Amino acid sequence: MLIGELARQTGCEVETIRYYEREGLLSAPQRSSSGYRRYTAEQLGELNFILHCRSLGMSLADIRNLAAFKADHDHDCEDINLLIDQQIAKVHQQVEALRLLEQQLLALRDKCHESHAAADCGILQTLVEAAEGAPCVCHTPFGQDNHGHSQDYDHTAKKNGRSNKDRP
Amino acid sequence: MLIGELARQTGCEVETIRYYEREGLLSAPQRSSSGYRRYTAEQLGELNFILHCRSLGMSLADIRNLAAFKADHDHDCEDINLLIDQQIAKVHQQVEALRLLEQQLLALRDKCHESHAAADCGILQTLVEAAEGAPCVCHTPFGQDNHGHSQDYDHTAKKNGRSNKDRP
DNA sequence: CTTGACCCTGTAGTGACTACAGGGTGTGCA
DNA sequence: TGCACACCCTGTAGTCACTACAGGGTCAAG
Repeated sequence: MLIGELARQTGCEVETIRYYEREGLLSAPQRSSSGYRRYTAEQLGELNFILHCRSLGMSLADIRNLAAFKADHDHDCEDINLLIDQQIAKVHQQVEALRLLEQQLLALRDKCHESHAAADCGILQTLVEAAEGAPCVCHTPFGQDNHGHSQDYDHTAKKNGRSNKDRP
Repeated sequence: MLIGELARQTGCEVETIRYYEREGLLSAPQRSSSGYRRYTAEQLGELNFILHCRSLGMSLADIRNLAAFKADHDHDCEDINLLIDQQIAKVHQQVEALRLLEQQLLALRDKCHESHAAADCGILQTLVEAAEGAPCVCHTPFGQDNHGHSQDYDHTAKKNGRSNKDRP
């Protein structure tokens, strides 16, 4: 089948499918004489595997590793277990951080019940006073020793800059 | 104070401070004759405001809006409340999605208790069979009608491609 | 004068996509 | 046969919030 049909069957964007191929995640299909990609049922399964793992929040690198483990029948599955364990731990940490964040936001939200001018808004006042060093409801009630700016919300994927990849 | 001192006092990276200035989030400071940035205490407060909001998971765009509301004393705080409400709803959704994901991963993890060769690994078998259309423990026990690939894990910030920004 | 810490601008990269430019292919209809 | 439209292709660039680096300048202490 053509890439559009594969996209329809899997719910995955055409451009994402090409991206996965470029990233070496999905095997390159045969081409027609006009250069169109022609996918087999096996490759449909391949993509479904990838999408399934994506739906479980795994990174592309992890999925690549899993696929390698799958291809190597003699590989001990200890590594697979470890990979899933690490993913579970990561997600668990995210759940905890987000639940804390939710509580913090609700506490902040509670500072303003009615419509005011911005100058009188409890939310804004809290944020401004916190910026000036005052304690705030979004952070104080949880017994933290510091304001915890850098620990409160662990952004999902802290982006690093350049690697040495393809370095001249 | 110089940018390095500001970074030390706030726990924010020098490069991130410059980035916030470039993005128009933080006001540009005065410069010394050598071109070094010189920050005031007021700008320290400005940055703390930004960091505080970041710690609450707000996007830079939202923080920009909040700062604009703050500067406009006559602005009704209804928009501020709405912004915080939207943030609460977003975080809540993320919590729910991640909790579901955690359960899914635990169910999958439960398919393999001992060390096997990869060919016999319950986790891998589950993933492979799911890719072939079979029901799986990570998705089935929650009564979902479909495999839910595109809804299971809502990635934090789905990146869109090009906007028309700076379009010639 | 040298050294090391710090400063600057501009550019490029991270991860997982997503959009677009510019061009080619295939099919159905007038 | 020509046209219109849907689809295909490659290559490039952008999203978001950073993060890293190249190449060069400044400052202070030894």
